[in-house]
Amino acid sequence: MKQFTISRAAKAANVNVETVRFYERKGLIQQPPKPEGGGLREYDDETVSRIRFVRQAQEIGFSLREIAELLSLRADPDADCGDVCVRAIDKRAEVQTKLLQLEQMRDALDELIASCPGGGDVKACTILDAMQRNAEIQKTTSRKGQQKMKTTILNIEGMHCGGCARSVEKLLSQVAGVEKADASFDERQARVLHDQDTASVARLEEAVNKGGFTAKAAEA
Amino acid sequence: MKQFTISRAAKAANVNVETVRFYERKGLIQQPPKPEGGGLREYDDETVSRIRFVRQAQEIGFSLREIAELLSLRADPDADCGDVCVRAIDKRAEVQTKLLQLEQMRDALDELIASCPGGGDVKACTILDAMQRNAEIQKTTSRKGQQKMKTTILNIEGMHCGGCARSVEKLLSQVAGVEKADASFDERQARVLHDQDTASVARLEEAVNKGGFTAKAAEA
DNA sequence: CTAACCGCCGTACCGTGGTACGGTGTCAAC
DNA sequence: GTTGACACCGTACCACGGTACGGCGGTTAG
Repeated sequence: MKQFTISRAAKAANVNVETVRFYERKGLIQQPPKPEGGGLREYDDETVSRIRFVRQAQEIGFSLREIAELLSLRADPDADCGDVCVRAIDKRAEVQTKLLQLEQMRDALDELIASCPGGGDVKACTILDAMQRNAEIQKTTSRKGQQKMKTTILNIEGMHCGGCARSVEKLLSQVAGVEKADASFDERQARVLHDQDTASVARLEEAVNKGGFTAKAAEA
Repeated sequence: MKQFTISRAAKAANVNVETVRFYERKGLIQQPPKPEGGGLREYDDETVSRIRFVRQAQEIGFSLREIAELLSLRADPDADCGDVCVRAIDKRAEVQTKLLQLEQMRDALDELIASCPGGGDVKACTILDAMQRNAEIQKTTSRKGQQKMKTTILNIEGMHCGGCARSVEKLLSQVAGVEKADASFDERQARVLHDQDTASVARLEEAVNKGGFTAKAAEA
């Protein structure tokens, strides 16, 4: 555990000293107590990591309030599963949405770059054109699948409460191609309406398993 | 081309009327001229798309200034290749960085979620722990590869100027596992120092091709 | 001993991205 | 032809995320 003064901690995290104090006031980091017998406060490297995390999370579009929420998520065994876990899953869904949007933008930029130096076809001329084209492509490819909607019942192990059931629903509804997901804690089951092409049963199971539960498709 | 009044346009883009005017002042969208003979300004659906794009780009962490830059990128054949194209590639690199950070965060959240309801192993307790663990995993897996660094020469078609060469360098240096990339417009070649495990020659070629050029590894 | 430097703290100020509001103008239906 | 509803425009105000600054104190090197 390395120790820093505030200015060294700020330098290590590549921010202004004032910013460190500002984060303290906002509760994003804790102000270390003054050592007994007087002297300077001692900052440890975990605090530095927290500051770095704050900056990184800001970069990708989170507000300080949201970052505080992210930082407060802790998987203590004694913390309430139906709370922390659900919040973590919510955040994950947000992150996933951002990821998709970013990917879309990257692809749009790629198309723009590709059509830059007189690339034979006319193609996209602006990023808006590119994104529109992408949207159309996504539409047509999804249409290709002819909507093979189906309801699958999954047996779920590892649910502890109704909150867990809601977690499972969230996990499932995040999977692309899932229209509707209902989970029942009492029955230890989830009912999922999904497109078989985009959301295979294996994908559903995987998503649930990633959330710390165990899913198996019920035999028909 | 549907026409809207400002309030209908705002509603269509899901923003406040004042916000539309604000974007006009900032130059993010153009204020349509008043029709001759008086009457109300008419907003078209392209403007609505622009507004939607602005909101989406904000979501993922771009400032209005940056969004203005994104919107001003246009792949006109008569625009300067060495300018627009390079800027587009810069933006792409930014987007890619954000993507990686978001992925890291998603993985960290996944780990957190997985360790939530008494998942046997101790694992990560906070998102910071999770990200640290991820970082370590990445380190060890990259160490596993024993740094198979190698220089590959690519023959590049489609470069029009020195700016294009710089574009190619940028494209290559974005690929994970690339240490160094030099492109020469005169020689129609690029020299790439890369880790064969993470950055295969195929990946290098693909990256360059995505940028609208054609790359083939030179025979040794 | 004292100058320089940092820590500490409060308050003031700043740029960004809007939102609110008040006054005037214009259209459209009753 | 009056009454809404909206357009138009300028200005004021707001929250967020900092940054700057001034004054006090403690330590440390010369």
